[in-house]
Amino acid sequence: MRHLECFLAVGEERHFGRAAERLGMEQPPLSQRIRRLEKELGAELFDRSGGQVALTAAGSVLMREAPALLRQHQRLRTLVKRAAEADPAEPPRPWSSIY
Amino acid sequence: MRHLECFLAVGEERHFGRAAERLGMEQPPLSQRIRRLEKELGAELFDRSGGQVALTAAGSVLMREAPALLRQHQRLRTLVKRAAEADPAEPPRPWSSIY
DNA sequence: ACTGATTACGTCGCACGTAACAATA
DNA sequence: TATTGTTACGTGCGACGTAATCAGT
Repeated sequence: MRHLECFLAVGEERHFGRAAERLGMEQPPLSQRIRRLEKELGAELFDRSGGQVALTAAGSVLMREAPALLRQHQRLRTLVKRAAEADPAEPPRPWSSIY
Repeated sequence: MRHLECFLAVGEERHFGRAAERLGMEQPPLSQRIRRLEKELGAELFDRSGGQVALTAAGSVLMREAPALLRQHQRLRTLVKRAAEADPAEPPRPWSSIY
């Protein structure tokens, strides 16, 4: 999930340096994350040749589809948090059902 | 993401042992994962008191919402994989644009 | 006492930052 | 040579399995 945010930053900036700054991290970890994501997905996402950071076909698909997944993820977090606040799990009160 | 699969297994089985077996792992790591997930979400998901594994309100919400997220995640992986296979990133051929 | 969940502990892999390197303009 | 991306390396946290412990029936 974090990988996707990093990927989106790079895909939008088309620049590892600016993306890393935007994400509050350094370039090397970012580069590694992207590589891992590519390996995990089994697909090259960026074409780094030619001094350019260009999207591959797979990268374009991911750029188009990733935001929806991130939004849904955020939505889920919000719903769960809300439910937990509305019905806070009662702290253990072993006596409550007796008295 | 993996956390959600673990959570769903426990939520469906309502039993850490069977869930762990289904997931191909041991109970202790599973228990830890669930605890981490709960801490990360800031919400109790299960009520382990009474020798029962019962869903809390937040847990119920997650049981209802998680499958959609997992499906979308799987869909994304499929789309990316397909795009990568349809347009395999060309291996570096520095001479191709010359000859 | 037995079944089931958690905590304790050692190990491995991932993620980060800093530093050194390679490649492109 | 300056800029940009990657590899190298050491450190810390997360995840796993095995073993020991706690809780409920």
